[in-house]
Amino acid sequence: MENSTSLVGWKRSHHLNELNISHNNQTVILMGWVQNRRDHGNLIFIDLRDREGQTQIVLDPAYAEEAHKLGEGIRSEFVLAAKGQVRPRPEGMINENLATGKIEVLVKELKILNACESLPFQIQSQIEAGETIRLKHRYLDLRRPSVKSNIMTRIKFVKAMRKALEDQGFLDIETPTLYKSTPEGAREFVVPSRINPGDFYALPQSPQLFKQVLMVAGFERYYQVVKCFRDEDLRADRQPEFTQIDCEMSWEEAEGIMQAMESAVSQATTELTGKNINSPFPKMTYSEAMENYGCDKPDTRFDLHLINISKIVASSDFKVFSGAINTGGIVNCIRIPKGGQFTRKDLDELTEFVQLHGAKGMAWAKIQEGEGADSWQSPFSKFLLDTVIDEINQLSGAEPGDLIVFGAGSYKNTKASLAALRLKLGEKLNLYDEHQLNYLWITDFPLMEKDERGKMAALHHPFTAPRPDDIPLLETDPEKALASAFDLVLNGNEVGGGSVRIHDQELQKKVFRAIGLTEEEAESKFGFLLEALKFGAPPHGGLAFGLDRLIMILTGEKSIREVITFPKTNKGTCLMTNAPNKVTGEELRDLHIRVHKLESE
RNA sequence: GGGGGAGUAGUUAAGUUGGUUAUAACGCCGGCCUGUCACGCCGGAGGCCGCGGGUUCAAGUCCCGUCUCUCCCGCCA
Repeated sequence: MENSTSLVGWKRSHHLNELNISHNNQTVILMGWVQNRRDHGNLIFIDLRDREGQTQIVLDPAYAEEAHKLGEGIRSEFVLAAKGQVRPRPEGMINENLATGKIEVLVKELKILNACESLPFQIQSQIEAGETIRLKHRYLDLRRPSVKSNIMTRIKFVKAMRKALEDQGFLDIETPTLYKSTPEGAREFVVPSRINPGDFYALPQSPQLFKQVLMVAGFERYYQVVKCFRDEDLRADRQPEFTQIDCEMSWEEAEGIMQAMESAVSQATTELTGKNINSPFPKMTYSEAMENYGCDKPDTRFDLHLINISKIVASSDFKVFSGAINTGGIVNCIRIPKGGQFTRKDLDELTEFVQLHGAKGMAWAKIQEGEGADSWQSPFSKFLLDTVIDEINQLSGAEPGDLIVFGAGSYKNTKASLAALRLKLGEKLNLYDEHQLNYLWITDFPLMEKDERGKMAALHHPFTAPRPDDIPLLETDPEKALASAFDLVLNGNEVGGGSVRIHDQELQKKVFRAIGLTEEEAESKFGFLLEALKFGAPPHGGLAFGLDRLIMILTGEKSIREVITFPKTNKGTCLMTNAPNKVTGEELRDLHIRVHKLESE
């Protein structure tokens, strides 16, 4: 038998998850990788794996001598084609863990289509190699069933989303990737223009303005599964290029947009997980979320609310509290049921943790039987009146055995640190079901906020419409104006952001003015939008889903790198291709670019 | 830009107070084995202890620097 590595006339008949007892006696041709080889001296068993599954093939020298001879040289991840006959496994030899475990294929003819060197790591779900080596050999990593299944989940979800959106009349329309630089918000990736010396394109942070223009163009409903780019530092849930399912629709107010989006994402989630999810999704206003959870993306799978006690302790003798309030800050606390058992070490750890998130410290009180100061075992109970302590106990619902922790300071730091603490406690105390999926809408965001330099900036983006009632505030008290904006939150992660857009040119100009853009700046950055709005722009709005994060949560992964085929490292490099890299002087000359010599060179 | 963790065989890890030839599992190589399925049994090879410097009679271990991976803060309209 000639053992060519090409297929010459061989055609695969089945995937490796397909065969069962009903195929008994059929002659089949299988192709795949060697997951495992068990050589019994005479009989050789090979687990052959393809993208769908695994099937055991048997090499028996008594049946096919040549195939068996070839089998002796076969190693892990060799690529094989096997022609043979399906037969039931002998009594007691059934593998219940395998879809094809009731049968095996007795090989008549075998082809080694390719060999494989000894592997840098084993192709098994349960063996976790380091990330460096995994990313360097991502093609091997992707062979591992666990990683492959994440990618398959992603494909399935996107397919379901496309169907749900197209059923609602959304059209898949492409927008440019070479876009215009509009420095505002996230740092952009820029691309030099060879034909226009000194000019640059930017890669889009989102196709926001193009999709709005598509509404002006009359497409009415648009969607796109689209790459977006932000040149910011990476995180477990942030990559410099990421994918959005980007949607925009005309003739709808906030409610209609949310309904359409919720319907799509709940359908897709249900189809993917087979679980009944909590649609209609609950809604919570931004201010409620901040008040009770300290952040705009609360994980509602567990309680542990933040409790505002600013008023109660404003005039107390405890300087940490009264001082915070006198300087315009707040005092919040969290009641931790059964938290009284925390040791000094636990409390120190929690204190250190809140300090990482901007808090100055963490006050605490263990609750015991009694009233007033007697009910608290706490380093600072002596500074508080009995009535104050009773009031805090009552407001928080604290019972003996509980712990109350306190944060005091600026609004921002206190909320942020207690929000982080809340999440940590939720995890530490096992307060929620990991597999639960809690979608939640956050609504009524502020339209704009002051940044650290006191400059007004759009919270969402500057094309977000204010709530109609709040338009007059733009000129008097813009910080108070609320936006027709809404975020979709899943288990404490922002997985979508949307809004009604401004379709009125004058209103758009007003908003640009309110965030401090001069007419000239507005014109040079967004002139084309203002222009388009003059020509019959319909009311419209939309939302973009963060696909990577959604899939991360739906697969239960801790990092979006696990659901992206070729992710970048924390330094934005690709370990497989070694991007980014230097370009030649000639290329730079063509692009009219000179690179400063770095000191290290 | 800042803080934490990690880097030892192909891989994952152990390595005590600084002290003989740096361990183990899996993988790899060779041999045996007709019913295994993470097969089994016997044998073997495999090390720039990330890199550079320092302290010391002696460094995987201590100190300084540096690189890479990772988590977080800042940043992410």
